[in-house]
Amino acid sequence: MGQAVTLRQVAAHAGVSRQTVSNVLNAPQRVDPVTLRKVQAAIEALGYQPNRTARSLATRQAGLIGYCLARMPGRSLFMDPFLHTLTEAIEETGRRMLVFTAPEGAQGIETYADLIAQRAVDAFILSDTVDEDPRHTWLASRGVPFASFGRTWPKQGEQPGPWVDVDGAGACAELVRRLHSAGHDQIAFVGWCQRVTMGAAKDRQRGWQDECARLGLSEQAAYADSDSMDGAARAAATLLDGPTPPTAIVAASDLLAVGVLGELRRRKLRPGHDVWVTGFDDSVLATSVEGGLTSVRQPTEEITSALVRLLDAEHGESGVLLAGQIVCRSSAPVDL
Amino acid sequence: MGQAVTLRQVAAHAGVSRQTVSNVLNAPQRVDPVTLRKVQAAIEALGYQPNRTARSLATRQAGLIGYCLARMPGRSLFMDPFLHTLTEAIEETGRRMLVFTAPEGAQGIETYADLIAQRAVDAFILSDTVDEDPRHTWLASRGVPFASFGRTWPKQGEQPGPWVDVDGAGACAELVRRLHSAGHDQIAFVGWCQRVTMGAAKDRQRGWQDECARLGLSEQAAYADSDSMDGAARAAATLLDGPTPPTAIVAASDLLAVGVLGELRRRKLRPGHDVWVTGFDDSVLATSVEGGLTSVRQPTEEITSALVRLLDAEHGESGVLLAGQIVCRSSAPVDL
DNA sequence: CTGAAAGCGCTTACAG
DNA sequence: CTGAAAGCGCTTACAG
Repeated sequence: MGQAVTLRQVAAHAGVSRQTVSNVLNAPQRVDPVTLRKVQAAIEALGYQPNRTARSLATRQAGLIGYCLARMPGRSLFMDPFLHTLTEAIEETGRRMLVFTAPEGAQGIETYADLIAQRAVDAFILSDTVDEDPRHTWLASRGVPFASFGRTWPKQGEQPGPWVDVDGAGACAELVRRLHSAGHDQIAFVGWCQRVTMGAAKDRQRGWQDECARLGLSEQAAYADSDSMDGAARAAATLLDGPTPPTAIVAASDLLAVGVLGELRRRKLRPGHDVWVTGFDDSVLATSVEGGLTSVRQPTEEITSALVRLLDAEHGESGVLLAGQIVCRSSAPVDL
Repeated sequence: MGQAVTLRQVAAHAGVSRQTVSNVLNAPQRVDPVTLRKVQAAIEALGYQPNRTARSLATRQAGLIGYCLARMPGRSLFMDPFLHTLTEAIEETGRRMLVFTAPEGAQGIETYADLIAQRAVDAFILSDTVDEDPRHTWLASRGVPFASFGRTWPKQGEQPGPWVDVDGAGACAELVRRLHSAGHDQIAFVGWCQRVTMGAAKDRQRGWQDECARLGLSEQAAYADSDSMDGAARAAATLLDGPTPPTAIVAASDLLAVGVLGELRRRKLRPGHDVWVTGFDDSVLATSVEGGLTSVRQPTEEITSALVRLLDAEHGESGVLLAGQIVCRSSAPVDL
């Protein structure tokens, strides 16, 4: 891999001390312009890049942000692009992303603790947040910097630390309002199986439910027995076979919505005509199905930039709630 | 975040020198059992964990493997779980994963170069390999350790470095054989749009094509104009509207296959009866569609463990070709 | 088996 | 503005 150029060699090449080279790198404003150019020329000539490890040891900053990869195949379509965007946002601040795996739940805390104890990361970005997530309270109690995508919905008290979230409840309520305006009064919900403790799951359902209640509509919900299209199709079948079949179905994710669409097709019901269907995430699936799936876009760029901002904020902002954007397609033409 | 315990404190606590503590950590066999226990007790009592940065500086090993995140939304369903499994495999060797983003193509090389120059990573895992991938040749020429998921298909010469791949050609050929045995003689292919330079794309198509040629079958292929279900549906429509409509369609991915299924349904053609359809990846989509999609499972665990093995191999093994496993479901009951 | 010494490649006050 | 000194927290030959 070749021998790396060190700061010492740059100093020798430029005929200055090592500290001056360091200053050129870290505090160029306080070095004489002539010296500056001379050193920069040496850096250029030798192709010098500072050794990050040595810098980290001296500054006591790993320059790395930890992010735990969850195992949720059904969320891949959203999480994979999210991770890409998040990584870019972190890189823009001159740091890098360390990804790791951990056991689910409270056991996983140990992995976070180790990473901090070893000084392998400076802070964490949390996602796949669950209700009363133990990670948040633990990290907050130790003073470990972090920012969470997703709220923890504590039974009492406030969110334990900085968070960014998309207003799933608000978006689903808006969908209900628009569907109602379009003449629907049987607006059902298809959600994840009850094992899913993801905070966003309940949030989305609550938005649908509260708005139905406010409008005096019936509240029928069914749950996919697995996080799959097929599970959603069965849930939709249950609803459609009921005494008051829905004319619109709000699904908690695109994958579930596509499952619902499949069930409609099987019954020769036309999406966007006989039954309107909406999804969530605006993933590749939403543009993939025939005519397109009306969905809620999560503003990934805004989410990730807010996360990075909160990571560095000194007790300023503590929570950022972003609106989901309803993207209309033919499965539910609610833009009319 | 609290002050970290250092090796120095452990030494003081145990009443030994710092080097002895270091030996307990890195070469326990050559320290007296009594001393060993004494030091271990001190480590335990203080909850000591070595500072990774300091260790890295001393050993000249970052302990980090670099992995570039590609932006390919259509591949999320496969890549997201793959990354999780890969990360676990890396962690089992005591190292961690650093993920990063880079421009596509030759421009991206600079990012790899920087990472190495800064000693931020020790090696790379490459994926999303394209034909004649410039990364491989560059890394190999610099002696940077890496292992590639996917071959680069050089026009001449050998693979530039250690690789692991799934035999896409072999799996597709096997699909054709089985479809032919089941009585099909119009076996078409639906592939990605031609912009996709992913090596695996051509590999899969070649397997289908060569086997069709060998069996004396016609070779009709159509391409999704975008990496989406909808694009695949249009490709399938072209084939089905042709003079000799296929009775079986081999698709290059699950997403494309699901698009094909949609087109069949639109035409009231029954998958697995009127037209047989196969996918690739055995992703969540394959089990998600009604009746299930016959697909080719990529052995993720074997792939990642081979990658990690090759990373550390001293010019031993240089290539690992793994078979894809055909998973039969009702869209193409080729197990009969 | 154990410890004093040097060093990994930087940065950070602090003199000059 | 520039440089000599100390230090970040480890590991690695090398004496003893």
